[in-house]
Amino acid sequence: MVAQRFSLVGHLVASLERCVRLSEEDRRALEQFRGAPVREAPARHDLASEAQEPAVVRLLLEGWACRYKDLPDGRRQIVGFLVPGDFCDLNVHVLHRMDHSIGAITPVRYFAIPSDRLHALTENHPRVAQALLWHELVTSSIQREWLLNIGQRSAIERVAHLLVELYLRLRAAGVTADETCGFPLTQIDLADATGLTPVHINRTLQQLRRERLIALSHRELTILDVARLKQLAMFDASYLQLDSCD
Amino acid sequence: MVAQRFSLVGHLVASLERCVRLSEEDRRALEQFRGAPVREAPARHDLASEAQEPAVVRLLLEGWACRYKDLPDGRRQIVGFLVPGDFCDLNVHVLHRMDHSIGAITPVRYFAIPSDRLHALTENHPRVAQALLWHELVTSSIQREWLLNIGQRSAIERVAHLLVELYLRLRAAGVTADETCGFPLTQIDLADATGLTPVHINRTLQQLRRERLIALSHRELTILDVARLKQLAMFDASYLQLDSCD
DNA sequence: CGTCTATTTGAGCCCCGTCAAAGGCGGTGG
DNA sequence: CCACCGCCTTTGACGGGGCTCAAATAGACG
Repeated sequence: MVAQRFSLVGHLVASLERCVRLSEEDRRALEQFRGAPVREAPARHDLASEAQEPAVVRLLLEGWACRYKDLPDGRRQIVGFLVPGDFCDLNVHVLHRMDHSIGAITPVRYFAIPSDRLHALTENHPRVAQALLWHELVTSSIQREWLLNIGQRSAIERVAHLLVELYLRLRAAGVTADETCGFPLTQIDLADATGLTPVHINRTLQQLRRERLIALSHRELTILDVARLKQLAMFDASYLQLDSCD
Repeated sequence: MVAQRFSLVGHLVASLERCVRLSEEDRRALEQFRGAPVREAPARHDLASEAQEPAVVRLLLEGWACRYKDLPDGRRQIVGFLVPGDFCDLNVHVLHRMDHSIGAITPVRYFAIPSDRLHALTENHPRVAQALLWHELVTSSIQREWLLNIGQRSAIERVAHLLVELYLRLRAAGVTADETCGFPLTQIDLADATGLTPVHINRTLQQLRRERLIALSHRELTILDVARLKQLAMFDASYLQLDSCD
């Protein structure tokens, strides 16, 4: 039990250290979050962030979630996916309005860190603040690439690009085996993320299968030819900042 | 001359105070940037940010610019517009790679603040740090709305939404008169920003004119019916965070 | 007044959306 | 173990919103 709690802070440290190396003292300070709870949410439910007791910063431990925005008439756009190791709501202390929702794709487990205490800690631990800012900036960079993706690429390029991005992020999170990874998104999710219709997503996936670029079934994705898929998508990984540590 | 320099720091303070009120001491510390230069760039030129001598944070003083990303084959997506009072490159110190370019739409004048000194200042002035973070988060929020816009809205809704956003931002920047504002974007710019073709932008603008929602000619835009235009675009201004000061 | 760029217009077509129905797959309960 | 149910995936036919190609017109600037 204690061991498990300890490993949760370990998750936190690991996520923060994706960009900066923390000092021993930073790590000791983060130990105060040992007692923070691990929460769960079922698939397809919102991680309601509004009007919730003391605001928390969530660190996703298991499962997939997404950020999304709705239009009054029901149209929905997924504006980002969240995989294990990603933070939600880093902005909750600065921006008062939540401009989007966060929904669980699969059942999720997340570490709920009181955001006031986390932000208080950053006052004396600038490297922690920088790590949190870095995560926010990477999210922003991914959003820009999505704008390019949805605005300019064709359907097949768009889907290919999204699949490569998710595969690389999952690989960085350490949850892939060879070129295969769990892939819980439905074709409806892919449609909402790419601005296409589910029907057209279906035909596009079949085209990618026919060309032996991917295998996707039973919630499992295999990239059969990374190089060709990247080429088709005109994929340039630099926006993911996957190796930018200093 | 000195008076002019002083007013430049005034611009900086004003932009920072769009979200938090700075202390007298914060303002005094910002006085160190009095000597920072005002730079100019001609229309349609990049504000090249890479490989440039000491990195700077730019505060746009006059003119319009845009963030954009290119595809190898020449397709271009504008991922955001910058109007007077906006910062460019706040992330330059955290993310080492620049994942996008910044181009001047009109001739621009900007205040070039040495980013190392600005970031050093934030160590002792958390409210300045928070103000910079706030600007970055608003940019991110706008990007999410653009994803919704491009991914889900029809051509006419998309253009209407963009026009309302720009009008409101310009009004907040204090550069509108009644419902009219200078509007230097070409139809090609609008196309690159919305993911449509210039030809279709043209037809869409004509439709908006025909319905007496806007007047647009000679680089001047008038919103003839804000309420109906917002309704058409399903516009909800909260993502702009225009009145969120604490 | 000439040149260059931006805007406008027209005709044709294609990518992707829409509508509808069938088929597969996992879960649940009898 | 099977039957049923709900959701997801797949397939087909058709239609349309927006793209392409091409050319004419209008403004801006020297």
